[in-house]
Amino acid sequence: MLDPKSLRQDLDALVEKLRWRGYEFDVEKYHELEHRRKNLQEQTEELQARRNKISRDIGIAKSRGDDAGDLMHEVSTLGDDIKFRSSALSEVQLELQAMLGEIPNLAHESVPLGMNEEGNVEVRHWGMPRVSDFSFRDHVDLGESLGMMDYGFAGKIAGSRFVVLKGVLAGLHRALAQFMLDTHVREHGYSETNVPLLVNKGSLFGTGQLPKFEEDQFKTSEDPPLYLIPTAEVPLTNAVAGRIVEDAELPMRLVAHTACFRREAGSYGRDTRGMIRQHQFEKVELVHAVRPDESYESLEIMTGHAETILQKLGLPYRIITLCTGDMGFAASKTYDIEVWLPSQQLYREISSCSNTEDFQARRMKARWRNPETGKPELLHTLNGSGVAVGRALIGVMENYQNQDGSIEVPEVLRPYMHGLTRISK
RNA sequence: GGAGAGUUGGCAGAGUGGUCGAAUGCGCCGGUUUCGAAAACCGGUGACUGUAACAGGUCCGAGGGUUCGAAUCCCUCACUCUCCGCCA
Repeated sequence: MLDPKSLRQDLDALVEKLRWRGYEFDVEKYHELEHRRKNLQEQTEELQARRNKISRDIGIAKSRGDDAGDLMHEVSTLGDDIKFRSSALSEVQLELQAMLGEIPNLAHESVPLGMNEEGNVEVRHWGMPRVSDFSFRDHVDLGESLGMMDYGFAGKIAGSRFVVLKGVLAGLHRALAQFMLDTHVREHGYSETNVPLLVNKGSLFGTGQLPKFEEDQFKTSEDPPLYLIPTAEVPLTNAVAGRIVEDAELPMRLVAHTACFRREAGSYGRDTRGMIRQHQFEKVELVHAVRPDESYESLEIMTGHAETILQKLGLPYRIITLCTGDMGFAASKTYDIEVWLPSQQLYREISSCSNTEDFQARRMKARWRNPETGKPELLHTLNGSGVAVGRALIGVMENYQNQDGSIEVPEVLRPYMHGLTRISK
């Protein structure tokens, strides 16, 4: 959520910035609501002030034993008026809130302008795409011929966009998650956190998935109204919701390995083959809650933590800065990390690290006590994948494949696989 | 699922209709003291909104109601805890 004050100041500049985010702000509607809000608020507060004063006088008169009949008569006429105006006021305020809740975050000044993914800019890359004299097979081909990846099984019990992993390939998947979690906890100083996979509306509003992206979520039931998490960003970031965090607790760095659930409502034709885009996938998620002046430094650090995983796995990747038009709703700045997939001869997203500045913090009322002022101020939150487990599995399978369809186990994963060095039939 | 207790400021915890936005303690900030620190003592210290600054308004889990006036009374809901039942 944007600062309501920023709308009252330089609205034109704001509208222009939002346009670069692909969002058209309804200026007319806003002005109309804001005008009504102001009037109603002034009127309501003035009436309340009168009521409060007279009521206090009544109390004083009564405690002295004086007759308060006149005062009581005077104030009795105010009640209905106050009730009427204040309910009108809260209606307008709700409308304004709803409007505000649907506005995406503003981009940081360092973010390239662009309307779609073509505006994204590569920052750096690591590792050399492998060359070989045989043609690379994709993960589906490899997995199925090993007899360890079963889409028929998954389709039968659940439907499309699911997969069943079997045998040591399932073990490799588990090893990847373990390895990532261990690295972040032991080497990067994160607090391991095990969280609910079902969350309430408030949590999804806090991180920005609701109300705008309801159709992307799996809602489980009406009573209680719970949603499957689309990412552990939701439960982890909400750790600071409604809190005033002491300075000493910052920076807060949390990591969780969870399943994630997405409807993929708007992506019917895309990535239908294999486990690139699934309704359920696993991810190791990183979340930072930091002092506002440290958030951009934190974004670099977090991205570095995700990169470390790929470097240790020996997977070539590149990092791009998303342009204004390609960023997610809550982000001020996002780096995507893309892993090299030899079968497709291109880089595919495996991690996305974002600084949301105070956008989520304002939605969830997450503050810290600034020791310089002694006052509570909104803190900054960041989230990033460190990294997507399923896509890392694809990366390993494709990059470590041999001509005979077997797969080398990356060095760092062997301790998690009882020393296994190669996956073959 | 059944029975009971609770939800108040950063934290703990008083407050059961009228100068209560709220005692007290802890914490925090400032001062005295000290070579310095601790202890002790003194003073300050909720949030949001609003204003040039005052003023004003809102907030005692959430939402309704009663009343001239609600943290306090009534209703609904949410959450937490204890006991019983069931259960991985």
